[in-house]
Amino acid sequence: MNDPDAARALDALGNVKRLAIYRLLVRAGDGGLAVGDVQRALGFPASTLSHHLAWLGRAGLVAQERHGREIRCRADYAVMHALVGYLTDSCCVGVRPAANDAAIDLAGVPA
Amino acid sequence: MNDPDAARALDALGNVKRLAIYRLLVRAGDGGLAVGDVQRALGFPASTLSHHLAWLGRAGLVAQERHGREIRCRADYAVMHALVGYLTDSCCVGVRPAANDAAIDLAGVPA
DNA sequence: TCGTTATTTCTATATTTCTAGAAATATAGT
DNA sequence: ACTATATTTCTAGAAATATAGAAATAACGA
Repeated sequence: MNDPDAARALDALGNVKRLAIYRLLVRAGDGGLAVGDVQRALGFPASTLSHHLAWLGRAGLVAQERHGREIRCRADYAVMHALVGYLTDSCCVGVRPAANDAAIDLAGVPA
Repeated sequence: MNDPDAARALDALGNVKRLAIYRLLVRAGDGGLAVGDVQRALGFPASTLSHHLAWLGRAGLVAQERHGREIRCRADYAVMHALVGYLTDSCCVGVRPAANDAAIDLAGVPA
C-alpha cells in the first residue's frame, strides 16, 4: 500500500460515523449487510449513509454489490490488512514491537 | 482507545502531508526532530507545518517539548500501538488473523 | 537592550466535507 | 404498465480543513 492509498483509507476511517459503519460491516462477517440493514442499525438518513459508504468504497475498505433490489456491502479485509501492515511496517517502522520502543533501527531505512 | 479518539487519530493520519510528517518523526526515533528539521526535510511553509503538527498533537500521535529555542517533536508510539490495537481488536474483530478471514466469531461481540 | 533564530498565532481565501431533503434510478412483483 | 422497495444522485447551505503570508511570541547571544 502506498502513501496516498493509506491516507485515503485512514481518512475514510477518520470519522465516527464511517468508523461505525465499517465496524458494523466487519462484525456482520462475510455475508455483509444490505445498505438498508446498515441504515436501520445506525439510523442515518439514506443520503448521508450513501455518502459515507461511497467514501469507504473509494478507499477500498468496503465493496458493494447489487443483489436484486438491495445492495450488499462487505468489508474488504485485505485492505484493512494492508493498512495495518502499512502502519506497522512501511510507515511506522519500529512502532510494532511491544517490548522495546527505544531500539529503533534506522539503518537502511529510506527517507 | 475509544471511538472518537480512534477517529481523531485516523483523521490526523489521513492526510499525505501529516502522514509524511509522522513517518519522518517515527524514523527519527526517540530523539525526535525540531520543527525546523521537519520543515527543512519536507519543505512545507512554517505556518502550514505548524498547523499539521498541531493536528498530530491533538490526536496524541506527536508530542512537542520546548528545548531552548527550538521545539522538539517526538512520535508517541503508545498512541500508534493503541490505534493499531483498536483497529485489529475493538473495531475490526476478525480482521487480524492472516490465515482465515472467513471464520469470524460474532458470538458475544457487542453491537 | 538589540538582533537573530525558531515557532506559533493571526488572518484571509480556497476547497472540501458534512448533512439531509428531494428527485431520480433500479429492481421486483402484480 | 403500475406500485412498492432500495438506493443513489442532485442540490445546497453550513461547517471544517488546507494553505500560506504576515505579524506576534519566545529564547538565546552579544
